[in-house]
Amino acid sequence: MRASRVVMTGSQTVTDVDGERDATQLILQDIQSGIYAPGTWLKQIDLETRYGRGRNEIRRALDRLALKRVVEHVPNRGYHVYLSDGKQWDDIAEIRIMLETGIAGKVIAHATTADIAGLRDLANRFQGLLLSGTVLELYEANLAFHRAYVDLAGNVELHSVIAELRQRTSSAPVSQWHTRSRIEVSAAEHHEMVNAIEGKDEMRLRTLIERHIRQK
Amino acid sequence: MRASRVVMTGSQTVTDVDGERDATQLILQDIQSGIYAPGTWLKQIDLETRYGRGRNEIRRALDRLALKRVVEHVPNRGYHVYLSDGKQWDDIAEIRIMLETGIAGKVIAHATTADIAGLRDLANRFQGLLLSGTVLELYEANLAFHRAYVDLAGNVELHSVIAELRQRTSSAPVSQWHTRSRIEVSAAEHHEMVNAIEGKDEMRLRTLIERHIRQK
DNA sequence: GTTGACAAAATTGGTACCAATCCTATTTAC
DNA sequence: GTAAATAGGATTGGTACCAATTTTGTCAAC
Repeated sequence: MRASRVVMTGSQTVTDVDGERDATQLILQDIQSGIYAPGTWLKQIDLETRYGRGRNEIRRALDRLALKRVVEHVPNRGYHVYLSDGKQWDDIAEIRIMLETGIAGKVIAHATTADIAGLRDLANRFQGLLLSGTVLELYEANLAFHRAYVDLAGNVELHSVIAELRQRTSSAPVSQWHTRSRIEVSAAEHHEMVNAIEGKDEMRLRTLIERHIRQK
Repeated sequence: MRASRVVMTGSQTVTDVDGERDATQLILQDIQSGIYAPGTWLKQIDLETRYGRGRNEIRRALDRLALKRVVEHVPNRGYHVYLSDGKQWDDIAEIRIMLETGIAGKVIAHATTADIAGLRDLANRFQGLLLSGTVLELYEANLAFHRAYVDLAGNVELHSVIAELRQRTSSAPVSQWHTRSRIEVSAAEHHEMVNAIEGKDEMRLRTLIERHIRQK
């Protein structure tokens, strides 16, 4: 019998006290790590043995990922990793720009000195991983920075919306930063964003965010 | 044996040729119709008999709705309709404003005369249902208008994002328009929005959308 | 009269099994 | 030699069953 269980509904993480993670998260992580390339068929038996879970949990996980558009479901054929085209990436980037620039004013108004210090820490952490960290660690650090930024708007729903959008581009971690120089630019942009918040320069912050997400 | 089956993955509608709808949609519709009030426990056996579906499909539907935050899942207790508080409604409205005002420029740039005529038709349809239609019909007509507007931005991802946001406020159809005068104002605002698009007045369109969504 | 404990019923959630469907390899006909 | 047909194997997806947990109803004690 389990002592207790922490279950957060919605699109958030589902974990329990043993440190075991939900099969959905495990499969998602493996897809985002590039272990399952886009187009690969995800056979239920393989997943069953790989993650040591029952058939039922695997089925539920695949159904959830299909809902999140991470995998695609073909009746009587199975589930395969979604092949994201260029337009999808652009569309999602555009939505993220609308949302993250949209809250710029609120963030600047609400941000305390402690909040700004927290953001700077996360920006430094990303920069620190630039040399030693793996791609996945960098991805997580970048995610943490953006999450902290979005949190400053005080909109709890926005959090899950953006998290979901990020998950739709499954191969994001692999394709996003293929060159070291691009990662260095990202790290620098993080610091510039913090500076803009500190200086209460909303227009500059908006410009920075748009360039940062669009990455060009 | 079935002749053919139309399956659209993701958060969109799942229907087949017989007109039978997915259990997820049926339950969602009943929640939005107010048949299942917020806080009500959704017992699997009841749903099983009501919709004439197997236990498995009901479980999958409830899991999906829990992921969409329409219902909440409590382990070993079951699923109950989510109680949306005031802040959640405000947060979602804010996100919708950011997105629907964010695409205003693109919509004005891309809209042809045919597109504008289509929008006006939908605005008229909403107005026509004002006297004779049920609350659910009005809800659907309003949805159709906003969907058509969003489509003009040419962002296919945005479509599903907004659809998902709308579903999160489960009791929306009931609580949104309790007074007839409010519905009349909404109908008038639809026409004003079309006029703003036709006149290529972006700032006016943005102001209208914000007021229309916030409803105050 | 109220509170607590205990038993019974109901509900959830997981596991196992089996049918329907699809892919693959071998065989056969041309 | 090539292409179609067929048999075999593998995979998905639904159904039924059963154990674990919770709630409800009853009874006794204070």
